[in-house]
Amino acid sequence: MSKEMTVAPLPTVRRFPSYLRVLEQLKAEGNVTASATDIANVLKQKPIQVRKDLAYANVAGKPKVGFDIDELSKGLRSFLGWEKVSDAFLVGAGALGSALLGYDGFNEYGLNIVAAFDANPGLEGQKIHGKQVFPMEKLPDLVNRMKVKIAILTVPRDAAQEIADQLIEAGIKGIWNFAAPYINAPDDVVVQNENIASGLAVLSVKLATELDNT
Amino acid sequence: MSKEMTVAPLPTVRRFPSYLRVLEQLKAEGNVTASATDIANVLKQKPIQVRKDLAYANVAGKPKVGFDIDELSKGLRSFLGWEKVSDAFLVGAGALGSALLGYDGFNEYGLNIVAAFDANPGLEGQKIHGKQVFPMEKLPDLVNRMKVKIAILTVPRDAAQEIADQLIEAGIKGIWNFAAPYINAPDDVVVQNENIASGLAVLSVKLATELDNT
DNA sequence: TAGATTGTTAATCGATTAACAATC
DNA sequence: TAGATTGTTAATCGATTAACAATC
Repeated sequence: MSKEMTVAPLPTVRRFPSYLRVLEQLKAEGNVTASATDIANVLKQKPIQVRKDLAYANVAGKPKVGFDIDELSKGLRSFLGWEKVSDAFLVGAGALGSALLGYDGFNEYGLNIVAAFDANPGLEGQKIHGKQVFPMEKLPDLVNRMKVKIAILTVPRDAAQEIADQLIEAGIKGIWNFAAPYINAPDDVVVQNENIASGLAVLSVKLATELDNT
Repeated sequence: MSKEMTVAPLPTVRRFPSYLRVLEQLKAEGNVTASATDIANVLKQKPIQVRKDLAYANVAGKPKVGFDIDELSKGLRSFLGWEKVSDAFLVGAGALGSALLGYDGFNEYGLNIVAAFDANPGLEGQKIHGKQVFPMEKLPDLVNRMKVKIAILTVPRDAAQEIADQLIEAGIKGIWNFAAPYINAPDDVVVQNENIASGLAVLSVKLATELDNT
């Protein structure tokens, strides 16, 4: 029955963050309300798609006017669980890991990276973008004491599964995985796999067909 | 008719890179052939989906045996246009830009970042991960002289559209956009928008429903 | 009021999954 | 040979798009 709460197609969920962005922009431009059409125009999407998506935010719009921007933002954030910020650990402070540590937009996305971990002893005790780097050994204890549930995995590919196992063992319930195409985890652990190459593949194929057409 | 060449659903294209990864792994483990089922097992996907996807690679498999790993890799790479490596410029050498400059896996994905550009004069002439950083003013000339067609856009959000316009003006035909949720471009320019928040949104929603179930 | 926009139900489209004959 | 796997056609499923009444 809680299955019923899940709903909203995943493609819809993926689009929510950009709607939030656009709402922010429209607000900055001085608007108080925004219609599905307004949002669609900015993103060059179809109004009907945005309208259908927004229905999941459970916010009432006014015919002819649209939605109150603040209310709609709140509804979207609430749907995504981004009202209260969750703490996260970042594991693997290499190039990508450091970049993510330096990204200050996560707070807006309900995520607060509280510390980093790395196997490299040279990084121990250092700060990267203001975040303390701990040795891997400290992880289980800190997960426990700080009740952190989310980890961002940016270790080298070959270490990914092993470190993921450690994270799960330590009690992490959500892994945002940039390290490998797939990671094994028990059913009660959520793994979100990111693969930077997917987007590049799409770009490559589109470019090839575009160049063919000219 | 070149429209016919385009085919392969975009979701299929997005999955190709991970298939390549798995093939590499299976090869490293000493295998010469791999079946759709083998790949599916590693990625915990359905064999029928992998089989259907692989059909687009135009490589003949042998019943009971599967595919020759090298042949299949070649077929997938060829489909993606990753046989010949394309040069690319990276624009915006901040945290994320620097991380991408340091990622040495792009060559395998048919991409070679030849140089970076940044508006910050302090970076001018420096090298980041071995790549030279040029001031923005040099971009048009270098795009022209080096015949670069692809740009990776990692500038701050507010500058995204303006810089994209400059890139297009300079002759760039493909923009891999990490800077803003959407960028305006003429029809003959391909823009691939990446939004790191999309994956986080999915993770958040899955985590929330998972926690509800327990 | 007139008409743009919402909210919702129905139609369409495309991707995933199933089924199964061919075959190594 | 027996049976696992390919290649392909058909069935299903789910997301996108269309249609339209309600309404501010």
